[in-house]
Amino acid sequence: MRGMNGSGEQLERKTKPGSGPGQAGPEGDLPRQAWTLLFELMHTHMRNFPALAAELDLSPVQAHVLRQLGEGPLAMSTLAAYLSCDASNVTGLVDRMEARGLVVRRSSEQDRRVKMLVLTEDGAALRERLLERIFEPPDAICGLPEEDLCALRDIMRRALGAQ
Amino acid sequence: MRGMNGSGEQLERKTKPGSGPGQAGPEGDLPRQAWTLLFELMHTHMRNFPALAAELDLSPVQAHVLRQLGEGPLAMSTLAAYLSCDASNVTGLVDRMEARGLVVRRSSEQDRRVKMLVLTEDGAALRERLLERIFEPPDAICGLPEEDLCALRDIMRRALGAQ
DNA sequence: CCTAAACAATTGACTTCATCAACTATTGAG
DNA sequence: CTCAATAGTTGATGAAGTCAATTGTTTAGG
Repeated sequence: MRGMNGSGEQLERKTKPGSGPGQAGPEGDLPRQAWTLLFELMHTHMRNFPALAAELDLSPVQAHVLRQLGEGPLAMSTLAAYLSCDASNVTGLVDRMEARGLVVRRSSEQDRRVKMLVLTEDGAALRERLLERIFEPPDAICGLPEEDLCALRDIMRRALGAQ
Repeated sequence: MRGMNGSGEQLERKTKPGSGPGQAGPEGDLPRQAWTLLFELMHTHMRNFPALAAELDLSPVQAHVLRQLGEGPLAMSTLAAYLSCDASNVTGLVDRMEARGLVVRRSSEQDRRVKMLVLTEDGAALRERLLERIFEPPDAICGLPEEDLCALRDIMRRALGAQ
C-alpha cells in the first residue's frame, strides 16, 4: 500500500517565485497547472491500458490500430502517419492482424501501389468490445458531481473545437 | 491536412436509444461523455510523446522511468510495479540507463536482495529538461479562457484527491 | 538451529515493436 | 520516354515485453 506518491508537490515547485522567464503571475502559470493535473490523471489511468488490451489478446499497438480503423478503409501509409511510425513497421503489424483475421488488405483501384486496410467482421466485433472498455470512465471521473461533469464536458468541447 | 477525423460521431453512437443496460438518461451517460472528450484530447497530444523523448535521446519508456525516479531512490521491484511490467524487463532497462550514466544501482543496507535506483547528477539534469517539455501545455489548453482553466484545475484537483 | 517457503534480481529463449537501408512496383511530370 | 517521387515489402538490428529457471537473501515454522 505504498502506491500513490504525492508527486503534486514536485510539480508545484516549478512555480516558485522568480523562476519563470516570462508569464507566471502571483500563483504561477494557470494553463500549466491545469495541464499538469490533467496529465497526472491520464497517466495514472493509462498505466493499465496494456492489461486492458491483453484481455482481448491484443498488444497495445494492435488495440490502437483497431481503434483507428473504425472510420472505414485506410491506406497503410496513412496508418503509419497516425501511429507516427515507419511504414515498414506497419507491414509486420498488419501481417499479424491479418493472420488473426482482424483485417484484410485490399488493393486500391485508383492507385495500384496502395493497399487499403478493411476491418473484417471479427475485427469490427472485437473493436466494439475494445471501445466499450476504453471509454469506461475511471473512478476518479465517475466520482465527480454532476455539475463538474457538465463543466468538464463543455470545457473539453471548447478545447477540442477551437484548436 | 486530413488529420483530426471526426470520431466524436462514432463515440456518440454508443448512447443510441435503448442500447445501454443500465443508466443512460435522455442525453446519455454524462461521465462517459466527459471522459470520452478528455480521452480524445489526451490521445491526440500523447501521439508525439515518443518524439518528445527522442529529442533528449530517450526511448519513451526511459523517459517514463526518469519521470518516476524524481522522488528519490526506488527499488527495482517497485519500479516494475509502477511500470506494470515484469521485473526481468526492468533489469535490461536499467542496464541501458546505467550504461548511459543516468542512474546507478545501490544495494540496500536493510535488505541485501534489493537494489535501489538513484538518479545521477546527469540523470537529474535530464529529468528537469524532460519535465519542462512534458508539462508544456498544448495549444488546445492554452487557448482556453482563464475561467475555464480555473474550473478545469479545480475539477481535476477534486478528481485526483477523491480517488 | 535448520529447513523450507517467499522474495529480489538476473539470465536465457522468444515475440512484438521500432528504426534504417535497400529494393520493387507504380504513378506522375517534364 | 525518362526520371523523380511514392507505397509497400524485406532484412538487419536493437529496445521492450513476456515467461521459465536460477542465484542470493530473508523470513517463518518445526
